[in-house]
Amino acid sequence: MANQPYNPKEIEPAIQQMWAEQNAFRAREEDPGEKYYCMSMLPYPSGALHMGHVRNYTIGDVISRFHRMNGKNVMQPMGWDAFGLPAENAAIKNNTAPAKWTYANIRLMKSQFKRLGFGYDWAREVTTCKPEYYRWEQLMFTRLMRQGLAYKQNAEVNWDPVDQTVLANEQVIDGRGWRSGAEVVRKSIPQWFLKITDYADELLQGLDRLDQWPDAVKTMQRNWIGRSEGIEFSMQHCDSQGRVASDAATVEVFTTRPDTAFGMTYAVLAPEHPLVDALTLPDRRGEVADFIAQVSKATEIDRTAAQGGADKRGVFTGSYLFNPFTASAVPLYLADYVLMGYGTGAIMAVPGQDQRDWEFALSYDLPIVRTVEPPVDWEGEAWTGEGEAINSQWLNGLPVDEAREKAMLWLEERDIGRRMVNYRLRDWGVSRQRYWGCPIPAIYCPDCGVVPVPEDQLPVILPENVTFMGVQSPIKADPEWRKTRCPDCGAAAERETDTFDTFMESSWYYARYCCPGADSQLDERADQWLPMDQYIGGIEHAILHLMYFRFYHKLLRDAGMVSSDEPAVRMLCQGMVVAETYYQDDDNGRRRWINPSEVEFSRDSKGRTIGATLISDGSSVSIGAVEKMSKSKNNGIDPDGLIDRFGADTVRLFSMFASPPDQSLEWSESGVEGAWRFLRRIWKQVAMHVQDGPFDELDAAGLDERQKEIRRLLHDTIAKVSDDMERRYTFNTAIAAIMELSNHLARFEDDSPQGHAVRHEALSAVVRMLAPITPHVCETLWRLLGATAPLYAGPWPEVDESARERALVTLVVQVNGKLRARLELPPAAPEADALSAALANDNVVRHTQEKQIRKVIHFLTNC
RNA sequence: GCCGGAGUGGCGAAAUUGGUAGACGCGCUGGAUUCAAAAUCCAGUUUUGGUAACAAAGUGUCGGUUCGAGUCCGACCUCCGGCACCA
Repeated sequence: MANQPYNPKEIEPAIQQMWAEQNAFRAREEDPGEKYYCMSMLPYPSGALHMGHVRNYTIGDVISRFHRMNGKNVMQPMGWDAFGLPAENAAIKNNTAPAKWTYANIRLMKSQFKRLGFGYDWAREVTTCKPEYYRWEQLMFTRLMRQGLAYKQNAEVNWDPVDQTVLANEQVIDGRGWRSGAEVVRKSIPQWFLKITDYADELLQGLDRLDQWPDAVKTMQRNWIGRSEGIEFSMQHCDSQGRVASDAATVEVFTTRPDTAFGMTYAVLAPEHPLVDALTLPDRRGEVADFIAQVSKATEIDRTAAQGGADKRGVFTGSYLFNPFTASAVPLYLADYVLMGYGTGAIMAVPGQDQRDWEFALSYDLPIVRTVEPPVDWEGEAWTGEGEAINSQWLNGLPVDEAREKAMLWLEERDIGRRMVNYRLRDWGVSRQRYWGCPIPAIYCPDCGVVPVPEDQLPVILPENVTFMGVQSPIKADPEWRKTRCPDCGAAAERETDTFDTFMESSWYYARYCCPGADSQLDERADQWLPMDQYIGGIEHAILHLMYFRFYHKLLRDAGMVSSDEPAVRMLCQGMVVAETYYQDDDNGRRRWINPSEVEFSRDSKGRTIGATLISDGSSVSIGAVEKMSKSKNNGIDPDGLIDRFGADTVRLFSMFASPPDQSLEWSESGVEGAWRFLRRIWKQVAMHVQDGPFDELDAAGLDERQKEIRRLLHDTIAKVSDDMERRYTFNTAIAAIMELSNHLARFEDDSPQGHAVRHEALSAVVRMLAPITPHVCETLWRLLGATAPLYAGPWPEVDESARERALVTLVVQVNGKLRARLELPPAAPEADALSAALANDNVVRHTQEKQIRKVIHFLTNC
């Protein structure tokens, strides 16, 4: 093999077969070594792998392989997030069943994973659409129902009146159904929720302890949870003169700024507020009803899109509320900018201190009173910053903090206010009115109401062999499927035909990986592996999935199934894979996007791109922006085609080399070729070295200077690469350091026995350091270097600290911060010697003459 | 609007704790090899001046702290991402 050229097509399948035969990536609970659980987010089986997958899973595989080589008991599992809408769409389009389409995709993608050489423990594979998986999710849900952590409530959905189905937000285009083109209406239907808000505080505080999670993710989650401390207080219905009747209705309002209450000039109810009817005067009913109709027609998106503008809309109810601070009446409005879902759905409006109230007050000609003194040069509208209280009687002169506290105490003493923490976070709606999902295990009995499906009747199985009639869910369309008996009274009853949000399945699969075949949701093996040491996935999941799975982990903990508080110790969010876009505009002004593989470039003598042409006919091509690889921009690259041309190792190497994992990776055809060249050079270096025959034992003490220099570089490199792989995750700089070492080795033309021994030590380390990234070629070269055991289990090269000692170090001399000289000195040289050597340097003399040396500063840098 | 992150050669990037800016790769230029090309190898490649040694400038803009700033501080510009009437 040593005299053959590098041929990945031959070696990659052979090495993959060797791993399979040796069960190389099987994780066993009883294996020695500290456990290391490394996991990448499971894919949705949408068809074929794209470059984003390749990048994501290469990162996970590199980290897993690094730790395995370092003696850890590594578990790296893989599975399929197999339920979801695309399967239904494909089924309708191709007239097939979603299950069939899904399983075919899984087969294809699994073969691609194997081709890429990912070291998964397939014995732990999870497929979320199989009853053996989702049955446990159903069981857990029935328990949560009994505990009140799962409940049913009306909520709004996008309803397509033609297709008679619910649409996801992304299926609503310009207010119309994506298939039917019908105008989508908002409809309130009963849906299941999980009480994630019960865990809001714990989810928020837990973030402080996740010190190995990206700050961006933690910040997004904090904002999403949106904790705010304030006070809820009662305002009584009164007449326009402030007279309160003995049986007056009471409106609760929530505010974080009770200190501004003296500036309240009106109050607002959300249009959906339950007291709207009671508090609307008869002569205002018509206008109020019109307003509510107008608001309810608008979708959620329309309603929120209005923000920032002055088009906040509302209507006067004719009623007044009593402001306890000023002891006077304020008019009560309905307005679209107050949301029923937050706080109490009612607010006190202070236009002087709140921009939204300011805009509304202007539109409806309501008075504005400032209660915090704005800065002298303030030219804006509502002032929301710090300042002294004004126009506020007994609060005047106090800063915001003190005024707020005093106002709260005042409300509490009078027993009209209660301190309150509100969250932006809402309970998690888990109902989907779709077919291809896990059936929600509930039964509706005319007498007993909602009843959880008893444990001995689980799982509720989703039929897989179905045909679609239009877009409606086959289990909703089937009059028989839903028929059942009430588990409590035995009467005829109906099943829930809604299915779970697919985020339910992805919220606990990481724990199920630990317990393949368990006859319960989890067993004692879960705690042996959890929490995960490393989780890897896209930043697009920063909020939803990464919040839900933290929540679900706490549910599992509180059900006694795991003992940790958080599912993942360290989180890595990889960046997007992007590529330049290319297009041609035709005569009708239509833009045709051209794949990068069809384009070639001309460059000027400095290497700047000056033009692009189509390879096929030489016509001129325009260069567009660098964007995420997508079908619509036709800038995607097919991983399979690349593996055919270069092999999996080159694809893996380039995706790790082009940028650090958390940044976006810009695709570059010539960059891939560079990676390919590097692997061929390494192959050649090892092959030529091996052809020189056996080598002498290394005598580290007896080496000449040049040999010592190579060994120093080698052990510096091992130290750097180890750190880059374990702590920093900067695989790009790890690869750069290995390339640098390889470049030096190429210039190290020492044929002596000790030169040969030094080269052998270095090449053996190079092959091992690259092994996590390009495992196939490294296994092969490792064997070529004389090893008999495979490389996947290590050993990782060790740093010989004594080899890193230097006879001379470079002393950098700066004069007034500018580099003026480099001196070679022994590291132990006394300071005085170093100073006099520096002062004797011609260049230093030139820049210090006619000047007085005022200060000498010593500083250390690495190397 | 609010909250994050980023801006460094022709390009992707590196510089880990305030201490040699541009490692490594791509591209480009020149050369070797070749009948020729591909492949490979060698040298050069921030800008300006200089054969060179070297000098000056240089990390989005303007200012500051420091012996010394890509890195810290202040103001601003641009781009990317998230949230978007949350009281």
